[in-house]
Amino acid sequence: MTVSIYNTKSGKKEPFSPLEKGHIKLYVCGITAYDYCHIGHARSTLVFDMIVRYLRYKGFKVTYVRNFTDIDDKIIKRAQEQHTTTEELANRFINAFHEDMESLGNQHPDLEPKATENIPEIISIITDLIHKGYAYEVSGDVYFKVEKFAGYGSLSGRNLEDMMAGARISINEQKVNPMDFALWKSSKPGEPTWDSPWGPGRPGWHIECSAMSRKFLGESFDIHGGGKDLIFPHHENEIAQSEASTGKPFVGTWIHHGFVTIKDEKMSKSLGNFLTIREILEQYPAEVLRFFVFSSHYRTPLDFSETAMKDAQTGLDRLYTCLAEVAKLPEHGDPGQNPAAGKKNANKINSLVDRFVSAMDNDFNSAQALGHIFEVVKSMNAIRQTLPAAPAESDLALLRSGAKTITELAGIMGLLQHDPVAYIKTKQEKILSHLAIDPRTIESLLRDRTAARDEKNWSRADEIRDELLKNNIEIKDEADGTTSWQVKI
RNA sequence: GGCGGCGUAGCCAAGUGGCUAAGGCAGUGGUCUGCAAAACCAUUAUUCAGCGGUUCAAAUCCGCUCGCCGCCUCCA
Repeated sequence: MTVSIYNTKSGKKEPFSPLEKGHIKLYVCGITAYDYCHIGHARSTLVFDMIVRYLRYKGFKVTYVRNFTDIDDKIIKRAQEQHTTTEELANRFINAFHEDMESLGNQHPDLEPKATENIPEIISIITDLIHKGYAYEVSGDVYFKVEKFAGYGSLSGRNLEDMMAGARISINEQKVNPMDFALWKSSKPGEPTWDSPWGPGRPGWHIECSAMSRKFLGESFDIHGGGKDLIFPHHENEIAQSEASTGKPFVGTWIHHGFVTIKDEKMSKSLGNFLTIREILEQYPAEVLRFFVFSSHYRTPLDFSETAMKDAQTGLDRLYTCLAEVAKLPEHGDPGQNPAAGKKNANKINSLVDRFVSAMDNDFNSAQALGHIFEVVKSMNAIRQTLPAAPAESDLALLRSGAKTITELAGIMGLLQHDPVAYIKTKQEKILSHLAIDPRTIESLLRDRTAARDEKNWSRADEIRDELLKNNIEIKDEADGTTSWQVKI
Protein backbone atom coordinates (compact mmCIF):
# COMPACT_ATOMS: atom_id res chain seq x y z
CA MET A 1 0.00 0.00 0.00
CA THR A 2 1.18 3.48 -0.78
CA VAL A 3 1.14 6.42 1.57
CA SER A 4 -1.23 9.24 0.67
CA ILE A 5 -0.29 12.69 1.83
CA TYR A 6 -2.24 15.92 1.81
CA ASN A 7 -0.23 18.28 -0.36
CA THR A 8 -0.73 21.98 0.35
CA LYS A 9 0.33 22.73 -3.20
CA SER A 10 -2.58 20.84 -4.77
CA GLY A 11 -4.98 21.07 -1.85
CA LYS A 12 -5.58 17.34 -2.14
CA LYS A 13 -4.45 14.04 -0.76
CA GLU A 14 -2.12 12.41 -3.25
CA PRO A 15 -0.43 9.01 -3.43
CA PHE A 16 3.16 9.68 -2.54
CA SER A 17 6.28 8.39 -4.23
CA PRO A 18 9.76 9.83 -3.93
CA LEU A 19 11.84 11.07 -6.88
CA GLU A 20 14.51 8.50 -6.13
CA LYS A 21 13.02 5.06 -5.60
CA GLY A 22 12.98 4.08 -1.94
CA HIS A 23 14.74 7.25 -0.74
CA ILE A 24 12.76 10.18 0.62
CA LYS A 25 14.35 13.60 1.03
CA LEU A 26 12.62 15.72 3.63
CA TYR A 27 13.30 19.27 4.76
CA VAL A 28 11.53 20.80 7.74
CA CYS A 29 11.76 24.44 8.77
CA GLY A 30 13.25 24.51 12.22
CA ILE A 31 13.31 27.25 14.74
CA THR A 32 14.61 30.78 14.78
CA ALA A 33 16.82 30.55 17.83
CA TYR A 34 16.09 33.54 20.05
CA ASP A 35 13.88 32.14 22.82
CA TYR A 36 12.75 28.92 24.47
CA CYS A 37 10.45 26.79 22.38
CA HIS A 38 6.73 26.56 23.10
CA ILE A 39 4.37 23.63 22.68
CA GLY A 40 3.58 24.76 19.15
CA HIS A 41 7.19 24.03 18.27
CA ALA A 42 6.85 20.78 20.18
CA ARG A 43 3.92 19.74 18.00
CA SER A 44 5.91 20.53 14.89
CA THR A 45 8.87 18.40 15.91
CA LEU A 46 6.60 15.62 17.21
CA VAL A 47 4.57 15.47 14.01
CA PHE A 48 7.62 15.22 11.79
CA ASP A 49 9.26 12.77 14.15
CA MET A 50 6.20 10.54 13.73
CA ILE A 51 6.11 11.03 9.96
CA VAL A 52 9.78 10.14 9.56
CA ARG A 53 9.49 7.11 11.83
CA TYR A 54 6.46 5.90 9.89
CA LEU A 55 8.09 6.35 6.50
CA ARG A 56 11.09 4.40 7.76
CA TYR A 57 8.73 1.74 9.13
CA LYS A 58 7.33 1.50 5.60
CA GLY A 59 10.82 0.68 4.39
CA PHE A 60 11.91 3.99 2.95
CA LYS A 61 15.31 5.46 3.49
CA VAL A 62 14.63 8.99 4.73
CA THR A 63 17.09 11.86 4.74
CA TYR A 64 15.66 14.27 7.25
CA VAL A 65 17.01 17.82 7.39
CA ARG A 66 15.83 20.39 9.93
CA ASN A 67 17.55 23.73 9.95
CA PHE A 68 18.29 26.42 12.49
CA THR A 69 17.80 30.04 11.55
CA ASP A 70 20.49 31.63 13.65
CA ILE A 71 20.65 35.07 12.08
CA ASP A 72 17.64 37.31 11.63
CA ASP A 73 16.04 40.56 12.82
CA LYS A 74 14.57 39.06 15.97
CA ILE A 75 17.84 37.49 16.99
CA ILE A 76 19.71 40.75 16.47
CA LYS A 77 17.14 42.67 18.49
CA ARG A 78 17.11 40.16 21.33
CA ALA A 79 20.90 39.99 21.44
CA GLN A 80 21.12 43.74 21.72
CA GLU A 81 18.57 43.75 24.55
CA GLN A 82 20.60 41.15 26.39
CA HIS A 83 23.94 42.81 25.61
CA THR A 84 25.28 39.71 23.97
CA THR A 85 26.22 38.55 20.49
CA THR A 86 23.77 36.97 18.08
CA GLU A 87 26.04 33.94 18.02
CA GLU A 88 25.97 33.45 21.78
CA LEU A 89 22.22 34.00 21.93
CA ALA A 90 21.47 31.62 19.06
CA ASN A 91 23.75 28.92 20.42
CA ARG A 92 22.19 29.20 23.85
CA PHE A 93 18.72 28.57 22.45
CA ILE A 94 19.90 25.90 20.05
CA ASN A 95 21.31 24.05 23.05
CA ALA A 96 18.04 24.55 24.90
CA PHE A 97 16.20 23.24 21.85
CA HIS A 98 18.35 20.12 21.81
CA GLU A 99 17.61 19.55 25.48
CA ASP A 100 13.91 19.91 24.75
CA MET A 101 14.12 17.42 21.88
CA GLU A 102 15.87 14.98 24.16
CA SER A 103 13.16 15.38 26.82
CA LEU A 104 10.43 14.91 24.24
CA GLY A 105 12.03 11.69 23.04
CA ASN A 106 12.41 12.84 19.44
CA GLN A 107 14.89 11.15 17.17
CA HIS A 108 17.60 13.30 15.64
CA PRO A 109 17.27 14.60 12.11
CA ASP A 110 20.10 13.45 9.87
CA LEU A 111 21.30 17.01 9.46
CA GLU A 112 20.71 20.23 11.38
CA PRO A 113 22.39 22.94 9.37
CA LYS A 114 22.62 26.55 10.51
CA ALA A 115 22.09 29.57 8.30
CA THR A 116 25.36 31.19 9.36
CA GLU A 117 27.31 28.12 8.33
CA ASN A 118 25.99 28.33 4.79
CA ILE A 119 26.56 31.94 3.84
CA PRO A 120 28.56 31.17 0.64
CA GLU A 121 25.70 29.02 -0.65
CA ILE A 122 23.23 31.79 0.16
CA ILE A 123 25.34 34.39 -1.66
CA SER A 124 25.67 32.10 -4.63
CA ILE A 125 21.90 31.76 -5.08
CA ILE A 126 21.39 35.50 -4.75
CA THR A 127 24.08 36.16 -7.33
CA ASP A 128 22.43 33.72 -9.66
CA LEU A 129 19.02 35.34 -9.16
CA ILE A 130 20.46 38.76 -10.01
CA HIS A 131 22.07 37.35 -13.17
CA LYS A 132 18.79 35.86 -14.24
CA GLY A 133 16.92 39.09 -13.66
CA TYR A 134 14.85 37.86 -10.68
CA ALA A 135 16.56 40.07 -8.15
CA TYR A 136 17.95 43.58 -7.92
CA GLU A 137 20.27 45.43 -5.62
CA VAL A 138 19.49 48.80 -4.10
CA SER A 139 22.18 50.43 -1.93
CA GLY A 140 23.44 47.22 -0.38
CA ASP A 141 20.06 45.46 -0.11
CA VAL A 142 18.96 42.80 -2.56
CA TYR A 143 15.28 42.14 -3.26
CA PHE A 144 13.43 39.41 -5.09
CA LYS A 145 11.26 40.70 -7.93
CA VAL A 146 7.94 38.92 -7.32
CA GLU A 147 6.30 40.12 -10.56
CA LYS A 148 9.00 38.42 -12.58
CA PHE A 149 8.18 35.00 -11.12
CA ALA A 150 5.07 33.74 -12.87
CA GLY A 151 3.90 31.26 -10.26
CA TYR A 152 4.15 33.61 -7.30
CA GLY A 153 1.28 32.90 -4.90
CA SER A 154 0.48 29.43 -6.17
CA LEU A 155 1.23 27.64 -2.89
CA SER A 156 -0.88 29.95 -0.73
CA GLY A 157 -3.58 30.34 -3.37
CA ARG A 158 -3.35 34.06 -3.78
CA ASN A 159 -2.28 36.49 -6.45
CA LEU A 160 -0.33 39.70 -6.30
CA GLU A 161 -3.38 41.92 -6.81
CA ASP A 162 -5.20 40.39 -3.85
CA MET A 163 -2.14 40.75 -1.70
CA MET A 164 -1.80 44.40 -2.63
CA ALA A 165 -5.44 44.90 -1.72
CA GLY A 166 -4.67 43.56 1.73
CA ALA A 167 -2.65 46.74 2.21
CA ARG A 168 -1.02 45.56 5.38
CA ILE A 169 2.43 45.83 3.95
CA SER A 170 4.56 48.82 4.71
CA ILE A 171 5.68 50.57 1.61
CA ASN A 172 9.41 50.53 1.20
CA GLU A 173 10.55 53.18 -1.27
CA GLN A 174 13.43 51.03 -2.40
CA LYS A 175 11.30 48.17 -3.65
CA VAL A 176 9.99 47.99 -7.20
CA ASN A 177 6.89 46.21 -5.91
CA PRO A 178 5.86 46.42 -2.24
CA MET A 179 5.60 42.61 -2.19
CA ASP A 180 9.24 42.19 -3.17
CA PHE A 181 11.11 40.60 -0.30
CA ALA A 182 14.69 40.90 0.92
CA LEU A 183 17.27 38.31 -0.06
CA TRP A 184 20.15 40.23 1.46
CA LYS A 185 20.14 43.07 3.97
CA SER A 186 22.96 45.54 4.39
CA SER A 187 24.06 45.60 7.98
CA LYS A 188 23.84 48.54 10.30
CA PRO A 189 26.76 49.39 12.60
CA GLY A 190 27.12 46.85 15.39
CA GLU A 191 25.20 44.14 13.60
CA PRO A 192 26.77 40.85 12.58
CA THR A 193 27.98 41.02 9.03
CA TRP A 194 29.35 38.98 6.15
CA ASP A 195 31.12 40.22 3.04
CA SER A 196 29.16 39.99 -0.17
CA PRO A 197 29.23 41.35 -3.72
CA TRP A 198 26.74 44.01 -2.47
CA GLY A 199 28.78 45.04 0.52
CA PRO A 200 28.70 43.90 4.14
CA GLY A 201 25.38 42.44 5.16
CA ARG A 202 23.41 39.38 6.15
CA PRO A 203 20.84 37.08 4.56
CA GLY A 204 17.11 37.86 4.48
CA TRP A 205 14.70 35.51 6.20
CA HIS A 206 13.69 33.03 3.50
CA ILE A 207 16.84 32.51 1.51
CA GLU A 208 18.64 30.29 4.03
CA CYS A 209 16.10 27.49 3.57
CA SER A 210 16.44 27.60 -0.21
CA ALA A 211 20.21 27.44 0.12
CA MET A 212 20.40 24.72 2.76
CA SER A 213 17.75 22.47 1.25
CA ARG A 214 19.53 22.63 -2.10
CA LYS A 215 22.92 21.98 -0.57
CA PHE A 216 21.83 18.93 1.42
CA LEU A 217 18.92 17.52 -0.59
CA GLY A 218 19.36 18.82 -4.12
CA GLU A 219 17.55 21.23 -6.41
CA SER A 220 14.38 19.14 -6.34
CA PHE A 221 13.33 17.04 -3.38
CA ASP A 222 10.31 15.21 -2.02
CA ILE A 223 8.80 16.75 1.07
CA HIS A 224 9.04 20.15 2.70
CA GLY A 225 7.23 20.76 5.93
CA GLY A 226 6.41 23.27 8.60
CA GLY A 227 3.56 24.95 10.42
CA LYS A 228 0.56 26.32 8.54
CA ASP A 229 1.73 29.83 9.24
CA LEU A 230 4.81 29.30 7.10
CA ILE A 231 2.79 28.78 3.92
CA PHE A 232 2.86 32.48 3.34
CA PRO A 233 5.19 34.21 3.01
CA HIS A 234 8.02 31.87 3.97
CA HIS A 235 7.37 28.85 1.79
CA GLU A 236 5.90 30.88 -1.03
CA ASN A 237 9.12 32.85 -1.13
CA GLU A 238 11.29 29.76 -0.93
CA ILE A 239 9.56 28.37 -4.01
CA ALA A 240 10.07 31.64 -5.87
CA GLN A 241 13.78 31.84 -5.02
CA SER A 242 14.55 28.21 -5.68
CA GLU A 243 12.56 27.70 -8.84
CA ALA A 244 13.58 31.03 -10.35
CA SER A 245 17.17 30.02 -9.78
CA THR A 246 17.08 26.39 -10.95
CA GLY A 247 14.20 26.40 -13.38
CA LYS A 248 13.18 23.09 -11.83
CA PRO A 249 10.33 22.11 -9.54
CA PHE A 250 11.47 22.77 -5.96
CA VAL A 251 9.39 20.40 -3.83
CA GLY A 252 6.96 17.61 -4.63
CA THR A 253 4.85 17.53 -1.48
CA TRP A 254 4.24 20.33 1.02
CA ILE A 255 3.14 19.22 4.47
CA HIS A 256 1.77 21.81 6.88
CA HIS A 257 0.54 20.99 10.36
CA GLY A 258 -2.06 22.87 12.39
CA PHE A 259 -1.50 25.07 15.41
CA VAL A 260 -1.66 24.43 19.07
CA THR A 261 -4.29 26.71 20.54
CA ILE A 262 -5.10 27.70 24.08
CA LYS A 263 -8.77 28.39 24.72
CA ASP A 264 -9.18 28.08 20.96
CA GLU A 265 -6.83 30.95 20.27
CA LYS A 266 -3.58 30.60 18.45
CA MET A 267 -0.67 30.52 20.79
CA SER A 268 1.92 33.07 19.88
CA LYS A 269 4.56 35.24 21.33
CA SER A 270 2.73 38.41 20.38
CA LEU A 271 -0.38 37.29 22.29
CA GLY A 272 1.75 36.24 25.24
CA ASN A 273 -0.34 33.09 25.77
CA PHE A 274 2.35 30.54 25.11
CA LEU A 275 3.68 27.76 27.27
CA THR A 276 7.23 26.57 26.80
CA ILE A 277 8.09 22.93 26.34
CA ARG A 278 9.99 22.96 29.62
CA GLU A 279 7.03 24.41 31.52
CA ILE A 280 4.82 21.62 30.20
CA LEU A 281 7.34 18.90 30.91
CA GLU A 282 7.62 20.03 34.51
CA GLN A 283 3.97 19.12 34.88
CA TYR A 284 3.47 16.19 32.54
CA PRO A 285 5.60 13.32 31.27
CA ALA A 286 6.74 13.78 27.69
CA GLU A 287 4.88 10.66 26.70
CA VAL A 288 1.58 12.20 27.79
CA LEU A 289 2.28 15.20 25.59
CA ARG A 290 3.07 12.88 22.69
CA PHE A 291 -0.14 10.94 23.27
CA PHE A 292 -2.10 14.19 23.40
CA VAL A 293 -0.55 15.45 20.16
CA PHE A 294 -1.10 12.21 18.25
CA SER A 295 -4.71 11.90 19.45
CA SER A 296 -5.65 14.46 16.81
CA HIS A 297 -4.82 14.49 13.15
CA TYR A 298 -1.79 16.67 12.48
CA ARG A 299 -3.59 19.20 10.28
CA THR A 300 -6.38 20.08 12.72
CA PRO A 301 -5.98 22.68 15.44
CA LEU A 302 -5.09 21.19 18.80
CA ASP A 303 -6.47 22.89 21.89
CA PHE A 304 -4.22 22.55 24.90
CA SER A 305 -5.87 22.35 28.31
CA GLU A 306 -5.41 20.71 31.66
CA THR A 307 -8.45 18.52 30.98
CA ALA A 308 -7.07 17.38 27.64
CA MET A 309 -3.75 16.47 29.25
CA LYS A 310 -5.49 14.64 32.05
CA ASP A 311 -7.54 12.67 29.53
CA ALA A 312 -4.37 11.86 27.63
CA GLN A 313 -2.72 10.69 30.83
CA THR A 314 -5.65 8.42 31.65
CA GLY A 315 -5.76 7.00 28.15
CA LEU A 316 -2.05 6.29 28.16
CA ASP A 317 -2.34 4.59 31.54
CA ARG A 318 -5.04 2.33 30.14
CA LEU A 319 -2.65 1.16 27.44
CA TYR A 320 0.21 0.63 29.87
CA THR A 321 -2.03 -1.19 32.31
CA CYS A 322 -3.03 -3.67 29.64
CA LEU A 323 0.59 -4.29 28.69
CA ALA A 324 1.60 -4.64 32.33
CA GLU A 325 -1.14 -7.21 32.94
CA VAL A 326 -0.06 -9.25 29.94
CA ALA A 327 3.54 -9.11 31.14
CA LYS A 328 2.42 -10.63 34.46
CA LEU A 329 0.84 -13.67 32.80
CA PRO A 330 2.39 -17.08 33.48
CA GLU A 331 5.24 -18.03 31.20
CA HIS A 332 3.90 -21.42 30.13
CA GLY A 333 0.42 -22.50 29.20
CA ASP A 334 -1.44 -25.62 30.23
CA PRO A 335 -1.46 -28.09 27.33
CA GLY A 336 -4.74 -29.62 28.52
CA GLN A 337 -6.59 -26.28 28.63
CA ASN A 338 -9.12 -25.16 26.02
CA PRO A 339 -8.52 -21.75 24.44
CA ALA A 340 -10.56 -18.91 25.96
CA ALA A 341 -10.14 -16.43 23.13
CA GLY A 342 -13.09 -16.06 20.78
CA LYS A 343 -12.65 -15.76 17.04
CA LYS A 344 -13.78 -12.14 16.97
CA ASN A 345 -11.26 -10.95 19.53
CA ALA A 346 -8.50 -13.02 17.98
CA ASN A 347 -9.23 -11.44 14.60
CA LYS A 348 -9.16 -7.97 16.09
CA ILE A 349 -5.73 -8.63 17.52
CA ASN A 350 -4.33 -10.32 14.44
CA SER A 351 -5.54 -7.64 12.05
CA LEU A 352 -4.10 -4.73 14.05
CA VAL A 353 -1.07 -4.18 11.85
CA ASP A 354 -3.19 -3.92 8.71
CA ARG A 355 -5.64 -1.52 10.24
CA PHE A 356 -2.93 0.61 11.84
CA VAL A 357 -1.01 0.81 8.58
CA SER A 358 -4.03 1.76 6.51
CA ALA A 359 -4.85 4.55 8.98
CA MET A 360 -1.29 5.85 8.84
CA ASP A 361 -1.13 5.47 5.06
CA ASN A 362 -4.07 7.82 4.96
CA ASP A 363 -2.19 11.07 5.53
CA PHE A 364 -0.65 9.90 8.80
CA ASN A 365 -3.95 9.56 10.64
CA SER A 366 -2.42 8.86 14.04
CA ALA A 367 -5.74 9.51 15.80
CA GLN A 368 -7.41 6.69 13.95
CA ALA A 369 -4.35 4.49 14.36
CA LEU A 370 -4.48 4.97 18.13
CA GLY A 371 -8.18 4.14 18.05
CA HIS A 372 -7.31 0.78 16.51
CA ILE A 373 -4.81 0.13 19.28
CA PHE A 374 -7.47 0.84 21.90
CA GLU A 375 -9.84 -1.58 20.22
CA VAL A 376 -7.23 -4.29 20.47
CA VAL A 377 -6.61 -3.45 24.11
CA LYS A 378 -10.29 -3.96 24.71
CA SER A 379 -10.17 -7.36 23.01
CA MET A 380 -7.10 -8.37 24.97
CA ASN A 381 -8.67 -7.32 28.27
CA ALA A 382 -11.78 -9.28 27.43
CA ILE A 383 -9.73 -12.42 26.77
CA ARG A 384 -7.64 -11.87 29.87
CA GLN A 385 -10.77 -11.61 31.98
CA THR A 386 -11.99 -15.07 30.95
CA LEU A 387 -8.59 -16.72 31.39
CA PRO A 388 -8.46 -19.65 33.84
CA ALA A 389 -5.68 -19.90 36.43
CA ALA A 390 -3.72 -22.15 34.08
CA PRO A 391 -4.40 -20.64 30.66
CA ALA A 392 -4.04 -22.36 27.31
CA GLU A 393 -0.79 -21.82 25.45
CA SER A 394 -2.62 -20.39 22.42
CA ASP A 395 -4.23 -17.68 24.56
CA LEU A 396 -0.91 -16.69 26.06
CA ALA A 397 0.69 -16.60 22.63
CA LEU A 398 -2.16 -14.46 21.25
CA LEU A 399 -1.97 -11.96 24.12
CA ARG A 400 1.80 -11.73 23.93
CA SER A 401 1.77 -11.21 20.21
CA GLY A 402 -0.91 -8.53 20.65
CA ALA A 403 1.20 -6.75 23.25
CA LYS A 404 4.28 -7.00 21.08
CA THR A 405 2.46 -5.58 18.06
CA ILE A 406 1.02 -2.73 20.10
CA THR A 407 4.44 -1.86 21.48
CA GLU A 408 6.00 -1.92 18.01
CA LEU A 409 3.32 0.19 16.35
CA ALA A 410 3.04 2.67 19.20
CA GLY A 411 6.79 3.08 18.90
CA ILE A 412 6.19 4.86 15.58
CA MET A 413 4.69 7.64 17.69
CA GLY A 414 7.32 7.22 20.37
CA LEU A 415 4.72 5.78 22.75
CA LEU A 416 4.69 2.75 25.08
CA GLN A 417 8.45 2.29 24.92
CA HIS A 418 8.88 2.02 28.69
CA ASP A 419 8.62 -1.24 30.55
CA PRO A 420 4.92 -1.17 31.48
CA VAL A 421 5.37 -2.37 35.05
CA ALA A 422 8.24 0.02 35.70
CA TYR A 423 6.35 2.87 34.04
CA ILE A 424 3.51 2.71 36.54
CA LYS A 425 5.87 2.27 39.47
CA THR A 426 8.06 5.24 38.52
CA LYS A 427 5.05 7.43 38.13
CA GLN A 428 3.70 6.54 41.54
CA GLU A 429 7.05 7.18 43.19
CA LYS A 430 7.19 10.59 41.60
CA ILE A 431 3.72 11.50 42.82
CA LEU A 432 4.48 10.11 46.28
CA SER A 433 7.47 12.38 46.65
CA HIS A 434 5.16 15.37 46.25
CA LEU A 435 2.50 14.15 48.66
CA ALA A 436 2.00 15.41 52.19
CA ILE A 437 2.11 11.87 53.49
CA ASP A 438 5.06 9.46 53.69
CA PRO A 439 5.17 5.67 53.44
CA ARG A 440 5.89 5.23 57.16
CA THR A 441 2.68 7.08 58.10
CA ILE A 442 0.75 5.09 55.52
CA GLU A 443 2.02 1.77 56.87
CA SER A 444 1.21 2.80 60.39
CA LEU A 445 -2.34 3.81 59.46
CA LEU A 446 -2.78 0.53 57.63
CA ARG A 447 -1.74 -1.42 60.74
CA ASP A 448 -4.40 0.50 62.70
CA ARG A 449 -6.93 -0.34 60.03
CA THR A 450 -6.08 -4.02 60.01
CA ALA A 451 -6.54 -4.10 63.75
CA ALA A 452 -9.92 -2.36 63.39
CA ARG A 453 -10.95 -4.82 60.69
CA ASP A 454 -9.97 -7.76 62.89
CA GLU A 455 -12.39 -6.37 65.44
CA LYS A 456 -14.95 -5.88 62.67
CA ASN A 457 -14.87 -2.19 63.53
CA TRP A 458 -15.85 -1.25 59.98
CA SER A 459 -16.53 2.41 60.64
CA ARG A 460 -13.02 2.96 62.00
CA ALA A 461 -11.55 0.95 59.13
CA ASP A 462 -13.46 3.01 56.56
CA GLU A 463 -12.47 6.22 58.29
CA ILE A 464 -8.80 5.36 57.85
CA ARG A 465 -9.36 4.38 54.25
CA ASP A 466 -11.09 7.69 53.49
CA GLU A 467 -8.33 9.56 55.24
CA LEU A 468 -5.72 7.85 53.04
CA LEU A 469 -7.76 8.42 49.91
CA LYS A 470 -7.87 12.12 50.70
CA ASN A 471 -4.08 11.94 50.57
CA ASN A 472 -4.11 10.24 47.17
CA ILE A 473 -3.42 6.80 48.57
CA GLU A 474 -5.56 3.94 47.35
CA ILE A 475 -5.70 0.74 49.31
CA LYS A 476 -6.75 -2.72 48.31
CA ASP A 477 -7.79 -5.54 50.61
CA GLU A 478 -6.24 -8.67 49.18
CA ALA A 479 -7.84 -12.09 49.25
CA ASP A 480 -5.21 -13.33 51.72
CA GLY A 481 -6.25 -10.75 54.30
CA THR A 482 -3.35 -8.34 53.75
CA THR A 483 -3.84 -4.79 52.53
CA SER A 484 -1.73 -3.21 49.79
CA TRP A 485 -1.56 0.45 48.94
CA GLN A 486 -0.63 2.47 45.94
CA VAL A 487 -0.50 6.08 44.90
CA LYS A 488 -3.53 7.21 42.96
CA ILE A 489 -2.40 8.20 39.50
C1' G B 1 -11.59 43.28 1.81
C1' G B 2 -8.86 38.63 -0.38
C1' C B 3 -7.65 33.45 0.58
C1' G B 4 -8.16 28.93 3.53
C1' G B 5 -10.11 25.81 7.34
C1' C B 6 -13.61 24.09 10.93
C1' G B 7 -18.78 23.05 13.24
C1' U B 8 -19.92 14.80 14.70
C1' A B 9 -22.67 12.48 22.05
C1' G B 10 -21.43 16.15 28.51
C1' C B 11 -16.00 16.90 26.77
C1' C B 12 -12.00 15.30 23.16
C1' A B 13 -11.91 12.89 18.45
C1' A B 14 -11.94 9.50 13.67
C1' G B 15 -14.98 9.03 9.61
C1' U B 16 -11.82 10.71 1.62
C1' G B 17 -20.98 8.30 -1.27
C1' G B 18 -23.27 2.43 0.56
C1' C B 19 -21.68 -2.86 6.06
C1' U B 20 -23.98 -1.63 13.29
C1' A B 21 -21.39 6.83 12.78
C1' A B 22 -14.16 4.18 15.34
C1' G B 23 -11.74 5.28 19.75
C1' G B 24 -10.59 8.06 24.42
C1' C B 25 -12.28 10.85 28.84
C1' A B 26 -16.42 11.64 32.01
C1' G B 27 -21.32 9.40 33.49
C1' U B 28 -24.47 5.14 34.51
C1' G B 29 -25.16 -0.27 35.42
C1' G B 30 -22.50 -4.79 36.60
C1' U B 31 -18.30 -8.53 38.12
C1' C B 32 -15.23 -8.40 42.60
C1' U B 33 -15.53 -6.75 47.98
C1' G B 34 -17.65 -6.60 55.00
C1' C B 35 -18.21 -1.86 52.45
C1' A B 36 -14.76 0.25 49.16
C1' A B 37 -10.77 1.29 45.85
C1' A B 38 -8.27 -0.55 41.59
C1' A B 39 -8.95 -3.50 37.37
C1' C B 40 -12.26 -5.40 33.89
C1' C B 41 -17.04 -5.82 31.28
C1' A B 42 -21.58 -3.53 29.44
C1' U B 43 -23.98 0.90 28.20
C1' U B 44 -24.40 6.25 26.39
C1' A B 45 -25.52 10.16 18.76
C1' U B 46 -32.33 6.97 14.51
C1' U B 47 -28.11 11.19 13.93
C1' C B 48 -23.45 14.48 12.06
C1' A B 49 -24.61 23.56 12.99
C1' G B 50 -29.28 24.96 9.93
C1' C B 51 -31.89 24.98 5.26
C1' G B 52 -32.17 23.43 0.27
C1' G B 53 -30.09 20.46 -3.97
C1' U B 54 -27.49 16.22 -6.71
C1' U B 55 -27.93 10.69 -6.14
C1' C B 56 -31.07 4.38 -5.90
C1' A B 57 -27.92 5.93 -1.56
C1' A B 58 -24.84 11.95 1.74
C1' A B 59 -21.77 13.24 8.19
C1' U B 60 -19.21 12.64 3.46
C1' C B 61 -20.56 16.03 -3.11
C1' C B 62 -22.92 21.18 -4.55
C1' G B 63 -25.38 25.96 -3.01
C1' C B 64 -27.00 29.32 0.68
C1' U B 65 -27.43 30.89 5.97
C1' C B 66 -25.49 31.02 11.00
C1' G B 67 -21.24 30.40 14.35
C1' C B 68 -15.90 29.79 15.33
C1' C B 69 -10.76 30.02 13.80
C1' G B 70 -6.31 30.88 10.84
C1' C B 71 -3.25 33.38 6.94
C1' C B 72 -2.64 38.10 4.22
C1' U B 73 2.92 41.66 9.50
C1' C B 74 7.19 38.16 13.05
C1' C B 75 5.23 33.29 13.90
C1' A B 76 5.43 26.00 14.45
